[in-house]
Amino acid sequence: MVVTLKEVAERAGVSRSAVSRTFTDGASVSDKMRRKVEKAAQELGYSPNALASSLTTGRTKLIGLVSNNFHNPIFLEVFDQFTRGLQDRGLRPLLVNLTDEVDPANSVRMLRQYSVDGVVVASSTLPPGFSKAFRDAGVPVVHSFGRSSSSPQVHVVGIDNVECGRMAARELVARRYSKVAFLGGPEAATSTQDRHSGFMSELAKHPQIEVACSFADAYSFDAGRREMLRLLNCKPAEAYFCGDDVLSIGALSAILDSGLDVPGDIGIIGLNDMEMARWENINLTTIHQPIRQIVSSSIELMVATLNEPDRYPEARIFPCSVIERGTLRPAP
Amino acid sequence: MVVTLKEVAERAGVSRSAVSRTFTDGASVSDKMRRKVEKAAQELGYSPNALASSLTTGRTKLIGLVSNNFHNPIFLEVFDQFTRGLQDRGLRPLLVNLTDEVDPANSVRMLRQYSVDGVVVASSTLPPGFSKAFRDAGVPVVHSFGRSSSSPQVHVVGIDNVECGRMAARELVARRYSKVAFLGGPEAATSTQDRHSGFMSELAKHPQIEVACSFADAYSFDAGRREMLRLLNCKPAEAYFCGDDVLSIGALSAILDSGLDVPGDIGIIGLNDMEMARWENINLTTIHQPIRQIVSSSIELMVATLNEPDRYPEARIFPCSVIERGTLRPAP
DNA sequence: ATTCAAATTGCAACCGGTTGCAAAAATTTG
DNA sequence: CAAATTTTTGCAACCGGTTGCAATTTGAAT
Repeated sequence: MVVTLKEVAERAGVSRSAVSRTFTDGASVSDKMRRKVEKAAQELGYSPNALASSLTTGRTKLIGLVSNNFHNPIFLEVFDQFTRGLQDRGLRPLLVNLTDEVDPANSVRMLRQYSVDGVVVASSTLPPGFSKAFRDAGVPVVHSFGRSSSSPQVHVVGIDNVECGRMAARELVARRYSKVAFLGGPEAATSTQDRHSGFMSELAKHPQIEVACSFADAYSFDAGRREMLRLLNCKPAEAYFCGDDVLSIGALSAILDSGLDVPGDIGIIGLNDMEMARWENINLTTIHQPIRQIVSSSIELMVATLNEPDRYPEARIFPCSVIERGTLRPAP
Repeated sequence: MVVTLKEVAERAGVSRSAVSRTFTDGASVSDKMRRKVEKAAQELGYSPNALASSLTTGRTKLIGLVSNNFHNPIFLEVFDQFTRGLQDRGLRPLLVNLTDEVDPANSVRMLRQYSVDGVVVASSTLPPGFSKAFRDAGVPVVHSFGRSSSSPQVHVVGIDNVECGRMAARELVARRYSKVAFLGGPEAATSTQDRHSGFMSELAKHPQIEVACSFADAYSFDAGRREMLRLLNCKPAEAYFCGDDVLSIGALSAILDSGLDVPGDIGIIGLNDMEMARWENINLTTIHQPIRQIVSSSIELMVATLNEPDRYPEARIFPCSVIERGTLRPAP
């Protein structure tokens, strides 16, 4: 059924090496030979087996695309960008779903079995141990949306979550809220921790402002709604910095259902600027995370690392900015 | 860096075949041998190269997961289900993004290069030519969310879109709407066509009801909103059947922005029952499409077809049902 | 026309595994 | 205990390609 190099060689009346060479660029083949081979290949419908060639070249062009985040719509955009960007460079994403996976060793084994050329970890919640494990296995790694660091252990591309926390805090301060709170995602996620610490550190400069915080158990609508409903039962703050847009939207839904007004009674600022945030029936004020830039930079960094495996680890941090919409009251 | 079978054989003092056999189940190995080999493998951190073995076995355990739908949040759930389901069966999804791709031949070539064992097409908008092209290339194919048919050319798993159209129509009829319309997705998609024809055929039984229809150019929020804004400028219908939830939400946003009330002034019924549809600030009445069942059935069918490549093509159709929420007025 | 360097080609070994076959070892049977 | 079976093991060829090396061809220079 499937045509092999040998058959093409026979039909063209040349050696197998000749056929191989016409299909690997940079190899030495005369024009005459190339034409002969291409004709035969055409007639037979031949296309080289990438996996077989990987045996000798050591390159599969397979990239593990690892994530544990299949419930935040923003990741659909992330996957879209990654798959297209990788395809455009002749690389193939092998999708790995790490939801519920706790042992990096399993993932390492799996990715080794398929001898991926590199691994992109696309997650802000996967413990750093996973990236490290891939690196230790000798596989080039880029952690997208990972924790920014001044001494990164692996390549990291993303945002400065601490700074985002500060930015959100400054925004609330500027609008003269006197009682604010952080509604974070899973407490174990580095992104949550960093956003939290930035938020707190900025507010520490304003001791007259009352601060509270709590955590939803996932970056999801339901978790955000549930947590906000709980908060509304006690004494809610005047404004919340939610650790993620999807949390914000859940919180928003809880507030509106309680008959309160946004931003009249309670203000909300999110983070990510997902597509939905600008939908007119949501209209969320949020901090924009430059997804496309992060993804395309991650891909560039991966490609560079494939060509230079011992490349020194670096962190690439992209700036975020506040997108003002309708869920915070205006500054005076 | 990477440990091979030969090294394990040497360390264990046995032949390469012995090592190979301990790692392929069903092969003949004594307990003593197995222990010796496993010890050596353990010490060296060996795990077999799936790609190399695929050369002789003809099986890569790679499944092409092909889609062109990276803008409808429902597909994030679809990808989640597929990746987990495939992983659980020891299969690996190779993600292929066919956005903007028009020539099936390219995709076929690509999937052949990586010798995937099978292809799952997950899309309701990809032209049937793609599935056919994969089949003609001799690759087992399952088209999930494809067009249901009484004489399927390839395996199809999904819903009966014509029946869904009828169901939506019956729902509107029961609620005594006298002027209704279909707001479909891309006109070229078979899913749009079928939903449309079902809708029209049912309404043909009620000649006193006025019917209109129009099409958005994508299954997306923006397209739905844009089209509904246009419709509001003319003389809108009393109730709309939108070809998809995300379209419905876009339409909803346009209606609310125009100061009209839902369901007071205009009713909406969607299709899919995506997670967001039940969010309290959306609360969309819609037709539930059983995603999980479709995905898991697709995977089962794929696995079965891998074991029996000449399996006769079949269509697996799952029933849908109306989920009543808040965007249609109650029946009298 | 010769000489010499450069470009092209084929041979054969190799990548990391699997597997049919026959030899060797273990087990059962008489 | 020997013979007959069954199980286990290793050899060697093969899967579909790539690549170093030497032989051959081509082309330029003399």
